[in-house]
Parts: sequence; structure tokens; C-alpha cells
Amino acid sequence: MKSTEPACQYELKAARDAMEVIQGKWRIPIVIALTYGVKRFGEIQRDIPDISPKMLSQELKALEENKLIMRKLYDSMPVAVEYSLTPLGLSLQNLLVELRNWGKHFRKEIISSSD
Amino acid sequence: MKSTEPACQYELKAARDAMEVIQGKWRIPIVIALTYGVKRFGEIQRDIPDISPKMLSQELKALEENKLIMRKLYDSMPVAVEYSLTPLGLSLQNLLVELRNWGKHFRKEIISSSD
DNA sequence: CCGAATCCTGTTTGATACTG
DNA sequence: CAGTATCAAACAGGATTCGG
Repeated sequence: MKSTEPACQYELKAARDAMEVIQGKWRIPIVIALTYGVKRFGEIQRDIPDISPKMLSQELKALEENKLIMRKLYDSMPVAVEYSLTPLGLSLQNLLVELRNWGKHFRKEIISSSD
Repeated sequence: MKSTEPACQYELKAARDAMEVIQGKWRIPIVIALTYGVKRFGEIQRDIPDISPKMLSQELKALEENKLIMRKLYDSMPVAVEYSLTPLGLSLQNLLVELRNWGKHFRKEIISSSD
């Protein structure tokens, strides 16, 4: 065989699918915030100090569309909304662990060595 | 304790560091292409059919700056250049595996269920 | 063959203010 | 409290052309 690629196109697509879902500045922080339990809009906003309400709203919506999180509306007065991880969102844990592990490894290699 | 966040700021930063390095449309494909061995510019370009030379050049440079790949220049005529993964680049394998696993899981859950 | 340079477009992100 | 609306800035990505 001349090229090594054709056999792995499916694997590559899976990796890119995953990236699409978690890519961006805020999705990982939001998911991590919610791994500590159900939270309300304002709580998440306090946990991620420099996110704007617009971005938070927008990214929550995207995560909900991908079924990583659940939005529960309480029709009280004033309204209350609670966000939580779905099973699919929880299934990200292994990936998040690897992400953190590699992130630490990277810092050791890069920050210490040169640069 | 009232907030769950302060303790995990370091973990969060590690995850974001990792994301910054692998984020974007082309870095994962490039790294995956190079896991099959040393390759030249044109080979990588053929392995990733829809990448433009500009993007390939730009992303190779970024990956090199982060020490994930190595660039070796052969001063022949015409010049030849070979790219390969560094140990740090190779250390991404576990993360890539998780990325693919979760990507597949995600497709099963999403594509099949509704959407 | 391996890019660099330039120009251009669309998306992402952000600051700020406002609403039910 | 939980967002929306608006505007502006930044960035990613693409098309094309050029050079050693």
C-alpha cells in the first residue's frame, strides 16, 4: 500500500467530530463547572469570571443542542433555570482527564525547556 | 465550602492549554498524518486533500513552535523538507484515542437519536 | 518542490446596554 | 434572575499569485 491514510479516514472523522463539539474558549470550562453538579446561569457565570452573559447563553445553547447538558426551567417568579450534564456530557470525563494530563505534560515540556 | 471552583482552577487551565495547542481545523489531521511516519510537505498535503498550502504551512509552523513536530531541511536541489513527530507530539496518542472514542460515542448518541 | 505574500470573507468573541 | 440586542474587534480560513 502506498498511502497510510485511506484506512484511517473514519478515525480521523471521529476525532474531528469530538473537537467540533468541545472546541472554543468556553465549552470546556462550562462542562467542568457542571461536573460539580446542577447550577444556575448566574452560578456558572460566577465560576467563569470573564465570560459575558452573551457568550454563556450562546454556548449553553450549543451544548444543549449537542445534548451534553440539560436545561430545566422553573416557572417561578422570578424565573429560575438549572443546567446539568446529561449522561452524554458526563461521558466526556475520560476525555477531560486526558486533556488535563496532556496539558500538564505540555507545560512541563514547553514552559520549562525553552520558549 | 461554598464554591467548588477554586480548587480546580489549575486543572481547568491544563485542559485549556491542551485545547489551545490542538484546536483548529487542521492540527489533529496533521498530527495523525505524521503518526504514520516522517513525511514531506507534499505528502501531507495529499493526505489531507482539502488543505491549502497556506494553511498547511501555517499550522506546521505552529505545531513546530509548540514542539509537537520537527522540521528537517535537506539542502539538496530542489530543497527537500521532512516533518516528523517529536516525543511530545507522540505523547498525544492517548488523547487522540480518547478523542476518537468519544467522537464515535457522540455520533451514536446524536446521529441516531434525533437531530 | 516547498513554501511566502497578499488580499479577502465569514465566523467567533467581546463590550455594553437593555428587557421580562 | 436569566437572558437579548447591537455593534465592533479579532481571528480563522480560503483564493490566488509569486519566488528560490
